[in-house]
Order: sequence, then structure tokens, then C-alpha cells
Amino acid sequence: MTRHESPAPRQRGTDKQPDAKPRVRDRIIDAASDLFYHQGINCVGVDAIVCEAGTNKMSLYRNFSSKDELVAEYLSGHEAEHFAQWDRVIAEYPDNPRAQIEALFAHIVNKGYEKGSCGCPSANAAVELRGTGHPGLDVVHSGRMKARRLLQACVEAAGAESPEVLANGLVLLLDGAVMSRLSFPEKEWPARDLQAVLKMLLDAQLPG
Amino acid sequence: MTRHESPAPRQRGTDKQPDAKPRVRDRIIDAASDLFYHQGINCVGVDAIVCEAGTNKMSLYRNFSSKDELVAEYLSGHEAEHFAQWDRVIAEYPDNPRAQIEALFAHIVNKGYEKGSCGCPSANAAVELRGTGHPGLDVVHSGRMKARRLLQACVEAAGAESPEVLANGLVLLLDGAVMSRLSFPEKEWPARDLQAVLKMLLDAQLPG
DNA sequence: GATGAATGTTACTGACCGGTCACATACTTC
DNA sequence: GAAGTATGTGACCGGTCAGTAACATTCATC
Repeated sequence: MTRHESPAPRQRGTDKQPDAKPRVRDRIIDAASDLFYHQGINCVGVDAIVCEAGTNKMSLYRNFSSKDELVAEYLSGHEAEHFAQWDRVIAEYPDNPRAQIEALFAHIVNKGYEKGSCGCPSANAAVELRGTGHPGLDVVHSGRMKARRLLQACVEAAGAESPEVLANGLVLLLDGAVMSRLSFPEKEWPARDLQAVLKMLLDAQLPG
Repeated sequence: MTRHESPAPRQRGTDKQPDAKPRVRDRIIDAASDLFYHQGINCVGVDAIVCEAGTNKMSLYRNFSSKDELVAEYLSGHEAEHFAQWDRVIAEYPDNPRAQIEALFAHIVNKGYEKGSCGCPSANAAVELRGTGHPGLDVVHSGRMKARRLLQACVEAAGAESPEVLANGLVLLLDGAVMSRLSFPEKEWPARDLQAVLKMLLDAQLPG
């Protein structure tokens, strides 16, 4: 679970004890992230959030102007963490774009196999917030566009003939992987073959 | 929008006029389907449904034991209609499994381009109902399993070397196509290249 | 010990949620 | 026209929703 830290942690009690309670704002974001992800944004009320965070509604509304703002914060926080992970994965295979792509896909599959995985927070939010003008939708959309740009840069570096089409294909596979985590029974997740399918596609489309 | 018809339509008023109101049960299902699909299951209350259907809550609860049952009915109704469409598409290309697959994919893309499309009702429901023991989840799961069986039969008939892996790949592409309809901005839908990506995969994996 | 900021407590609002009640009306069939 | 069924009406239940007000407490710092 992502840990949030306000700029001035300023722990409670004596400065020596390292397990002091984090600030209430961070506790609220952590609790909300957990609940939103596993139960859905629309199924989680502010009462449940503050209860899980061990605080009260007043503290929530002193730190966030509304539940919608908290949702947007949750989504942009996840998005930031997500791309930080991608950066780390890519950095493991410098100057080897194909290995980078394969590592990214492996990373997605590994996360999907973690116990209690509910697919992708952003994708789920896109479904739950559809039709509304919710600010979180922009976060999701721009995140997906960024992912596509990243993948397209990789396939271009790998020398693909049709980088745009291939990048869209990779995006479809990734979105399909996170979606099918919920649309299929857990033991039947089709993304178990994601790596093999990726290899089929890259073998056919990349030179060498 | 799907039209539902009870077994004994028995139109109101004189039997001659063809535009009489359908039975209230069908009106409720139609209204609920429309609202559930476009606004989300959790965002639509029974009051909104009966208002849209031009009826009242009592008529709803005389025909459905609960909102959950109505949701399940909505999902199984959509699933039935969905596979009926697939059957019709497949029937257009007898003894040509590759053409069948390509036609199925084209069908999905075409539906996604329809105005007001919100992706796939089943996939969205899988997200919205996650974590609950909602009966509608079984409908979604068995529908997806059936889709995979159908696709695997096609790729087997087409002579694929690894039909299971390839079928899972096609499933991932399809789920990715419907998911990305919501996770991307409308004009940036990556499934615009779905057919091209499918061709890449089939060219590489099918003989001939 | 004083101060100011962060946090907690309790009670409350008005709206909506799913679901039920008793009763009234329309329609079909005989 | 009588009977039975389908449908409509409006009020109501207990619960939950997001959000607020007034007040009390804890904490770090000086």
C-alpha cells in the first residue's frame, strides 16, 4: 500500500520514536486509497474512510474540500506511483527497448497476481466515474495517454515498422490484462499468457 | 437499445394499435438497462429507474424481488443479446474461422464507435460489483468464459499452433478494446487499430 | 506556562437510499 | 356487469449519504 508523507512530517510525541502516527491527512489518503481500490469509489462513504483512518469527518473536510477532491488526490497519487514504478523497471534495461517492454508487461502481471488485486485503480475509476464530469477522469485519461507515449517510444526505439499501431496494440493488451482480472474468475485470468502473446506480437513486428 | 418482450405481450387497449405501451416489467428492464449502462449500476437508484420507465416503485418490486435481481436480469439479458449478435456475425462466414474472428472484432469496434457508447456493460459491471457477492458477477464471469471458448474454437479451426495462448491473446485484446473506451479520451480510443493489431497476430500465428 | 495550530467529539442538516404499506384505479376476460 | 389481474398513488420506514457547526482537547514550540 502506498505510504503518503506530508512535506513536514513533524512526528507526534518525542521525536525519538519512529512509529508515531503519521499526520491525519496521510492517514486519510491511505485509508481512502485502500477502500476505494478494493470496494470501489462509489461504494465507500466518507464515514467508512475516517473510521478506517482512525479519525473523524471534520479532519477530513479540513484537509479536503470534498469527497471528489479526495478521489482526485487518490487517483493522481496512484498515477504518480505507477509511473515511478515504470521508470524503475525501464531503468533496469537501458538501451534495450524490447526488454523494457517485456519487463513492463511482466510487472503488470506480477501485480495482478498479488493477493487481493482488483485490477487497475485508474481503469476501475474510469468505469465508476463515467458520465460524470468528475475531475478524476482527466487524471486517468492523461495517465493512459502518457503510457501510450512511453510504449510508442519503446517500440520506435526497437525499430518497429508501424510504431503507432503496435503501441496501440500493446495498450490494448495492457488494458485487457487489468480489465480481465475482474471480468474473469480469478483462477482463469487470461493475462497468464500475456507474456507469450507479447512475444508473438514483438517477434512478428520487431526486426531481428 | 435492447427491447424486451414478455411471453404474453397482450397489448393494452384495442389489439389493433401497434404502438401500445409494453408491459411494465419490460419498460422497467429497458429503462434500467439504459441507466445502468450509461450512468453505472451504483449511481442509479430505483426511483430514477421507475421515473424513466414511467411507472412507480411498487410495480418494480412486484416484478423483481430486489434491485440486485433487476441488475442480474439486466446483465443476463445483455449477455444473451451479445452472444446472439456473435452468432449472427459468425454465421456470415461459414467455414472461414479467420474471417469469423475478424468480423467479431470489427463488430466490437463498430459498437464502440456508436454515439454514447460506454464500453461493455458486463466489463463495467465486473468493476462496479467487485468485492461484493453479487449474483451478477457470475453472469459476467460465465459470459467471458464462453467468449474465450468460442474464440479458442475459432483459432483451433483456423489451425493455430498454440490455440489456448492465442485465444487468451484475443480475449485480452477484446477486453482491452472495451476498457480503453473509458480509460482513454473518446477521440483517442486505441481500438481504432484493433483490426490492424489482430491482423499482425493472426498473420504470425495462423498457417497460410 | 502561554500560545497557536492540529486534531478530536458530538450533534446536526437535508437529501437520498432500498423497500413496504394500504388503498385506488384501469384493463381483460368471462 | 362481475371477477380477477395488472398497474398506479402517496405516504412511510430505517438507514446512509455528503457536509457543517460549535466546542473541546492534544500537541509542539517558545
